[in-house]
Amino acid sequence: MARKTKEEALATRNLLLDTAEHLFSSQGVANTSLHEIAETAGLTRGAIYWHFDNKSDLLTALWERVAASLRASFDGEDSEHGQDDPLGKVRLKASYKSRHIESSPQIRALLTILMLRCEFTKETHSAGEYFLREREHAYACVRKDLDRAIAIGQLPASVNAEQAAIGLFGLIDGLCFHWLINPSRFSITTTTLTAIDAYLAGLSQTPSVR
Amino acid sequence: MARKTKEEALATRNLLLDTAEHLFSSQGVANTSLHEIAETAGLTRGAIYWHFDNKSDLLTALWERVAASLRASFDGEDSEHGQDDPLGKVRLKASYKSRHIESSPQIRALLTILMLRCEFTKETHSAGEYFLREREHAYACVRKDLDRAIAIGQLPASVNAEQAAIGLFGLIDGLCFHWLINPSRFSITTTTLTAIDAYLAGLSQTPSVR
DNA sequence: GATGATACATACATTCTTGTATGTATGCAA
DNA sequence: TTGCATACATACAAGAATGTATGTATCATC
Repeated sequence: MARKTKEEALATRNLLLDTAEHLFSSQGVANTSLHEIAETAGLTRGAIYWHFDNKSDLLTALWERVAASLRASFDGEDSEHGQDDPLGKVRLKASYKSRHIESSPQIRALLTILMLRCEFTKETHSAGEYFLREREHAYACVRKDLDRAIAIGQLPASVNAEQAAIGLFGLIDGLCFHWLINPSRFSITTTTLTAIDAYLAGLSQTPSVR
Repeated sequence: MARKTKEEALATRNLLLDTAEHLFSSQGVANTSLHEIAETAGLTRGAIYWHFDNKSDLLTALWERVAASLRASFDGEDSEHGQDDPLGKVRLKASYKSRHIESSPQIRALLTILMLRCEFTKETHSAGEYFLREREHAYACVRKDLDRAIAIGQLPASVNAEQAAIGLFGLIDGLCFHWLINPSRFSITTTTLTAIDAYLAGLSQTPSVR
C-alpha cells in the first residue's frame, strides 16, 4: 500500500488515535508500545511516526481531540439567561460536565487515561500540563462563582470562599475519580448532583467557623 | 563487600525501600528502572533481586510497609467511648486519616505513587489490588456509619445512604487527590474537616429527594 | 504523462531494561 | 577451624522499544 487520498490519510490518523485511546485507557500509557498500537490498528509504526512525533505527541493529540469539547461542556453555559444565580450556575456546570463524561466514551477514555493510567512523567508531560491547566481553569470558575454567591448573599459571608471552592472541586473530582475506577457502581450524573446539593446546602446553613 | 549481619541486611532492605519510594513518587513507577534505584542507593541490582523478586514485588513491599499504619489511622477509633455518634465517628475518622497523611511523609509518598504515579497494570497489580481493597473497606465503614446515623435519627430517613456514602467518600478522596497534586495549596486536614462538616450538615438538612 | 510530494512499510542500529547465572567475601554455627 | 549459607556484586544473554533511514507505490499537479 502506498499513498492514500487526504481523506484516507485522515481516517488512518483517526484510527490510530482511536486505537491508542483504547489501549492507553485499558492497559496504561507506559505499558503500551507504539508497535502494539500500530499492530492493533492493522498498520505499522511507520504510520504512527508519519502522523505523530512520538508517544508523547500522540497522547497530546488525544487530548487536543477532546479538549474543546471538554471545555465547552464546562463553561458553555456561563452566561445563560441573565439571572444572577451563581450557585445554580455551579450546579448546572457540574451537571453538564458529569453528563458529558458519562455519555461520551471518548471523554471517559481520556479522563481514565489521565487520572488512572498515566504517570505524569516526561512521556505524558504536555498532555498532563494541559490537563492540570484545565483543572486550574475549572477551579477558578468555581471560585469566582462562590465569591459571587457570597457577594449577593446566596451564601453567608462567614463562608471561606477558597476553602469552600476547594471542597466543592474535590467533591466533583473525587466522584469522577471514583466513578472512573468503577463506572458500573453508580451514575456519576445523579450522584454528583445530589452530593453537590447537599454540600451547597450545608455551606449556606452552617456559618463554617474560621 | 560481602555478607553483612542481619541488622545490616535489614538496613539495606529499608534503604532500598526508601530509595524506591522516593524515586517512584517523584518520577513514576514505570519510569524508574531497578538500575536507577540501586545506583541511587549506592548498591547494585543484585541487592534488589536478593531482597525482592522484581519491581512489582518491591512496590508491594512498599505497600505492606505502611498498610498497617494506614488501616490503623482509619478505623483505630472505631469503638471509642461508648457513645453512639456515627456522624461524629465518620468526622473523626476522616480527620485522623487526613492528619496522618499530612504528617507522615511515607504515607504521603505511597499515596502519591498509587494515585498519581502508577498505571494499575500488571507491574503494579498486587499493590493496586491491595489499595483498591483498602478503599473498599473504608467505603464499607463509611456506609455502615451512615446507615447507623439514619437508623438512630441523626440523618433524616429520606437520605439515600448509598448515594450519601459515595458522595462522602468521593469528597474525602477528591480532596486527597487534589492535595497530593498540590500539597502547598491547602491543609488537607482542616479543609477536609470543614468540607465534611458542610456536606453532613447539608445531608441532615435537605431531605435529599429520591 | 512526467514529476514531485505524500502516506505509509520495511529495515537497521541503538539503547534500555529485565532476568538469571555466577562469583565471592564474610558472618555464624558446629 | 572448617563449612555452609548469606548478602550482595558482577557478568551475561535476550528481548523490547525507540528513532531513523530508506524504500516504494500512488495521488495530485503541471
